[in-house]
Amino acid sequence: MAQDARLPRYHQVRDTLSAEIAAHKWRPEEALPTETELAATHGVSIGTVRKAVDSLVAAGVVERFQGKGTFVRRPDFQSSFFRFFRFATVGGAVRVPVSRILKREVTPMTAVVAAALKLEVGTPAIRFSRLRLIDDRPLVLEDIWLPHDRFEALLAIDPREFGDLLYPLYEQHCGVMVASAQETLSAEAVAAKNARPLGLAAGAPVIVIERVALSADRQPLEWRQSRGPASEFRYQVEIR
Amino acid sequence: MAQDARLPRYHQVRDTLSAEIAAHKWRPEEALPTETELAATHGVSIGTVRKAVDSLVAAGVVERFQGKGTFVRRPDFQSSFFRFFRFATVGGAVRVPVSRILKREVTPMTAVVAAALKLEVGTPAIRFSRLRLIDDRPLVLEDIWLPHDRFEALLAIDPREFGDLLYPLYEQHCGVMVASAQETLSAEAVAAKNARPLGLAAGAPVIVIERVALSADRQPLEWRQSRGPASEFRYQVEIR
DNA sequence: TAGTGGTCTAGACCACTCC
DNA sequence: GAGTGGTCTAGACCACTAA
Repeated sequence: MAQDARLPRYHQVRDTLSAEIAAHKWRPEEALPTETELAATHGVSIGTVRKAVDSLVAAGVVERFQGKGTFVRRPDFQSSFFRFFRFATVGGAVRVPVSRILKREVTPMTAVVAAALKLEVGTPAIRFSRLRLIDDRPLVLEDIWLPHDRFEALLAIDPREFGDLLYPLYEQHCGVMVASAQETLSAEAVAAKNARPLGLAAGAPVIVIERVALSADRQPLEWRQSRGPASEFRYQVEIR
Repeated sequence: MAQDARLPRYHQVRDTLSAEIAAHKWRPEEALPTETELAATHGVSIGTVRKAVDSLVAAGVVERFQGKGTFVRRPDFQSSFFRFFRFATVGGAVRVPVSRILKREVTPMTAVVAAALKLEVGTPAIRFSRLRLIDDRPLVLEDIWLPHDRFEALLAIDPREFGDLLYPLYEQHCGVMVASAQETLSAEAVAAKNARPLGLAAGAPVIVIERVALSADRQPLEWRQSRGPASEFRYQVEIR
């Protein structure tokens, strides 16, 4: 954890905490030590700890509650999924789409993937092709790339036992926690090979979502590209 | 300037400064008093003044420069453009596109628009059709709806004199300031009537952005729907 | 060199939560 | 009542700007 002593101390404290959270020193929804304790362990004053924690709060990594403590936030990717696609959810019931792994392979990273994950082109990767369905209706086709070294444990598991969500799997088997994600949205006329699993005619408009999932200390963990029929898609944002 | 003594003192200081800036106590790009002076005049410590000024910086009202001072920001419509215009060209270049008003009319609001603006269906509206271009290449086709009463002043201006940005115009002529916006993103195969101004073949995939612009007190001000060729656009978001 | 904001200290008291 | 974060003090020294 090479710390640059030229950085302000609140910055160093923030980076240290950030790395510790990424390394699961505290589980999500677990309280951090009190500010007084953090001040003591880091050898700074309370004011400096507060400034460090302020920036973690701003980054959405932790939450503070007066009288209770400071807690590691559990990012809710389930809800992010639902933000992206509108389904015929009966009675507002929240349902996780069923996931089906179509393919798993170990393959060298392409230039695009390697750049996004900040690794060398050709670094070994685990690659999944995954289809997500609601009521047996195909909704999203996903192309998922993971650095082989960090996610090797996934190769020991039968993909049919993966379940419907990947991030809990990363956490349990690879000790890797996704804290945030950057997404880039675009659209295209769907190519024939992607049209088939989605049950679309070639050339139909699809939304393309490229996601880089990040750890709490902003290391890129996963690259994925998702495609879904434009007619099913809604995405809401507030700009301030 | 009714101050609520129950509010934190840094909050009161911020509100006071904010009101003084709004009342032009200091002109844009003029320096505020030093933090030491502000602490003395407000009867608080420097740390409290800093916290107040921090929030003004976060709100974009003032800028701080180490060794120089704290300065009132000149509202920069260029930057507001980039705040609200989330599209980037594929190359990543960011330039304000040229705007061309294709049509202006006064017409009753449709149900969709009225609902978004929280007004009655049929309320008189000013409606613009606008094309935005970069390098004479059509980039976005916009359908813009405004409540007639609040924006009547715009009818007195020749649309050819509108310039490339609308929000500064709202501010100058209608005293209305856009503070935030909610956007809903989707995609579709473009209809023939929208394809022509964009120079696209009918059925080509386009991104559709529906925006409701809000005032600082969250009153809906403007409804607009923008369409642009999917191939030209990237929309970036961070999920936390 | 004088003056500014940037960082930091080592506490204090208050508001709130939980027992 | 004990323990937490929220606010606030009254300074200090550092890094930077401008004359």
